[in-house]
Amino acid sequence: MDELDRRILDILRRDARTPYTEIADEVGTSEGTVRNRVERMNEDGVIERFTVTTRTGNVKAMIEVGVAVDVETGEVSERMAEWEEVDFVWMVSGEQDIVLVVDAADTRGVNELITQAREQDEVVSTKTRLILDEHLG
Amino acid sequence: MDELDRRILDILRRDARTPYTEIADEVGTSEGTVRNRVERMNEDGVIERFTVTTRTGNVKAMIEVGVAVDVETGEVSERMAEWEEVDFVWMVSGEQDIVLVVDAADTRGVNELITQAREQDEVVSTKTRLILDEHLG
DNA sequence: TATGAAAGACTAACTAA
DNA sequence: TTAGTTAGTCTTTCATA
Repeated sequence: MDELDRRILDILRRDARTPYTEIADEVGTSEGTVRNRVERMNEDGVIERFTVTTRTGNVKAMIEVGVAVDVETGEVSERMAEWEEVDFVWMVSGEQDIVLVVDAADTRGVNELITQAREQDEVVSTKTRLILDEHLG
Repeated sequence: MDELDRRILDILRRDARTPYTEIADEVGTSEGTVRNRVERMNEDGVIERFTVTTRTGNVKAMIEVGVAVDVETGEVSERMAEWEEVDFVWMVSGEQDIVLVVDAADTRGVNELITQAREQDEVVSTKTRLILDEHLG
């Protein structure tokens, strides 16, 4: 992981379909070098996977969830990650313990997820924020 | 968005570099159809972007940023989205106005981002939470 | 790093619903 | 008129030197 790797990664993060030849031009090296480095990062697990991000639903929100003190958050959050319309589940430090990032079809969908969260035995509080707009880094 | 689109998306989510010909075989259609549909989903914004997920940084965090009342959050957040190590910038409802989701090499990296945020003229407060663990939905 | 073969993607003309 | 197919061409990737 040197500066060159990082620059290649930055380009791939913005568009993972950028041809090796174009990346090579941009960072000032050869196509082969770029290819070898991407392959190596892939094998080493630096690159987890090539994927697409989708915007299926239209209402995004963060649902912050507090759980009882005697509860294992890992188990609860794994369960929540399986719910439809949930993009990420994060275990976080701070007032709340778990944050769900959700992408629902409408506000009713968000509301159903909040309800679903509150119905869990382990959950003692929720706090929701709508995501009004998003910029990708 | 029909069943075929969804099946194509599922394959791309798992590996965005799967050739169109291979996707076509798997879903039982022609290469051209797959390509047309991916292009259409791309234009329609169903597919936001082709990207890589990395395991480089190991310290993820949410930096919640409050800005002055007379400030246009869109402009500030667009600027922040360009910063290194910033994955998403969300404009949100609630106490704070902007949330940065960051993926830094270490806690020092997170701290530098917090400092950078606080140095902006428009920023009046920040509040940071470390993301301790993550599950993908 | 340079080159050529192989694989994949793109163009455009065509067909069917 | 729109979605799908296919053949030919161009681009990218990959192995070899």
